[in-house]
Parts: sequence; C-alpha cells; structure tokens
Amino acid sequence: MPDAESRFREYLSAKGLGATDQRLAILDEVMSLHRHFEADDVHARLRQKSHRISPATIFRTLALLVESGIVQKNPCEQMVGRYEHVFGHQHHDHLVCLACGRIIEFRNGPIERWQQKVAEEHDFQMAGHHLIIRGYCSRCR
Amino acid sequence: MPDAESRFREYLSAKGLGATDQRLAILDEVMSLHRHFEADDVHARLRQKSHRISPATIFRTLALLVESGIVQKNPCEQMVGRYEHVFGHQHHDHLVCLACGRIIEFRNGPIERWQQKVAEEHDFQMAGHHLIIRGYCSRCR
DNA sequence: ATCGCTATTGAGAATCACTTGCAACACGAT
DNA sequence: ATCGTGTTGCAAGTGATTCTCAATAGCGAT
Repeated sequence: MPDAESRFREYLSAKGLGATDQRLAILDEVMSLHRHFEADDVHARLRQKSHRISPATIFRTLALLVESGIVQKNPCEQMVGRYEHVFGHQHHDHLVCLACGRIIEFRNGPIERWQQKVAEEHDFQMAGHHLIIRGYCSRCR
Repeated sequence: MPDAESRFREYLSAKGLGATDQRLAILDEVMSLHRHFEADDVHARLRQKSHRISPATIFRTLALLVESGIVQKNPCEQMVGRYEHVFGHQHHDHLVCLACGRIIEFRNGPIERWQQKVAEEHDFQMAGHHLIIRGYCSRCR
C-alpha cells in the first residue's frame, strides 16, 4: 500500500495543484491524529510546532484531502440543522439521495437487533441510533 | 393516542411553562410538515400565514419540542465539523457517548449486508452509509 | 380593577465555524 | 527578467443559531 503522502501528491499533480509545504504539513498532522478531529485541532497542533498556517489554508487543504479520499468528513452533512416530528411515528432510518436530496424513510428489524448486539459487545448502553444510507434514488441513478 | 398538542401542553405545564399562542402555532406548523424541515421552513410558513413570530422564538420552541420528545433533531450533531482520516483504514461505524463524547469505532458484517438489502428494496444505489449508535459508554453509564 | 411578579417575546447584537475576496507572493515556463 | 497561474494570509463576509435586554403579557394576590 502506498503511503498517504504519495497518494496525496498523486492527487495533487493529477489536478495540476502543487504539493506545497503547508499542504504536506497538514497531511502529516492529519495522519498523526488517530481519532476524530476538527479543523481547529489541526490548526492548534501545527501552531504548537510553530508552523504558521492560517485557518483558511487548513480548511482549504482539508477539502482537498476529502476530495482525494484520504480524509472523510462527517457523513451526515445533509442532515445538519434538520428536524422531523416523531410524535405518533415509529422509529425509522433514512436513505438520502446525493443527487436530489430526497429522503426516504425505512424500517428494518434485523439491523435494529444487530445494533443492540453491537452495543452490548462494547458494554455500551444504547439510547438511540441513526442510520443513514447515502446513494442515488430510483429517479436519479 | 393523545394528540401532539395535549402532549405538548402537558409537558409545558409540568415544566411550569405557558402554552402561548406562539408555541402552539409553531407546534401546529411542525406537525403539518411531513418531511424533514429546518427552523427557517417553519418561520417562512408561519410568515405566509401572517404570523409574526421571530426566528429566536422558533428556535426556542423547537428546543422545547425536542425536549418533550415530539420533535427529533438531527441525531449526528456531535459529529458535525468532525473529520477522520480514512486512508489505510477499513470502513467502520461509530458508537458515540452522550456523556463524555467518546467515539468508539466498530465493524459489523451482518449490518452491512442488511443495509445493502434495504437499498435494493428501495431501488436505491448505495454509495455509502453511516451508522451512529448513541448512548452511554462503559465509563459513563 | 390594580399591582407586582415572573415568563415570554422580538429585535438586534454576538458567536461560531467556516468561506470568500483580495492583494502579495512563489515558482515554473518563456 | 517577465509572465501567468497557483497559493497563502488576512480580513471581511456568511449563515445558522444563541444571547442580551428592554418591552409586554399573563396571572395570582390585593
């Protein structure tokens, strides 16, 4: 498996973009963070190492890393700030169409049961869950 | 089953809060929206009916509706603005602790397979998915 | 009816997390 | 050296939400 840096360099040159010091420093930092992080975490850690990279550059580079598939952003973006009334409704999960934004609701017993099992395995007291399947709906595929 | 309004009134009086016109108008609007919505949708629709309710009140009331369990907010809030590097990692899902914010990763084959099945049932081309189980971890429960 | 108290509201300022505009700069090609 | 495009930092702009605060409403006590 090639390392992340080669892959990023490849992606950048394929796009005609430069592998600048800032971009590589950010990649480095990102790969050294072994849990979920926010843009600001990267900024703070780089600052500690006396790199002077502006937040704007962090955001711009993270976007490149996401595009190149090295980094994944919170995958429920389209649900942010959304509500739904649940009163009188049964629990359900969602299929979200990446093309038209349509949201389809569904219910599936076996998945629910397996989730309970996973929670138990991790000694985790489940309070709720949310499953989002992203893709393309019948109208858009 | 009691209607949503009774339930909301009950919740409000239990909390010593008033069932004001604004709150009831917002509840009404929310219950008439049969898909996911944002605070601004409620505001726009109320404005059309020439209710003059400020956005601040909409947000305040939505918070009450969430607390009372009538409305559910996007359940991946804690993941917003978070990234993780995925290069060289296998796909996994997340357990999120509501108390300490800890995020535990897990993989589960049967769930993955059932998801594929659900997508097929809805003639949906799956591009990815994300499953979040919320609850309390072993340290916090 | 009037008073006094707390709850509630609207307006606008503040905040937070990004994003964008822009001028300065870097660097390979000419 | 010059040009041209790509990059960056700074600072201003955004959009969604939250906060502050003064005005108002509602309700029980007088």
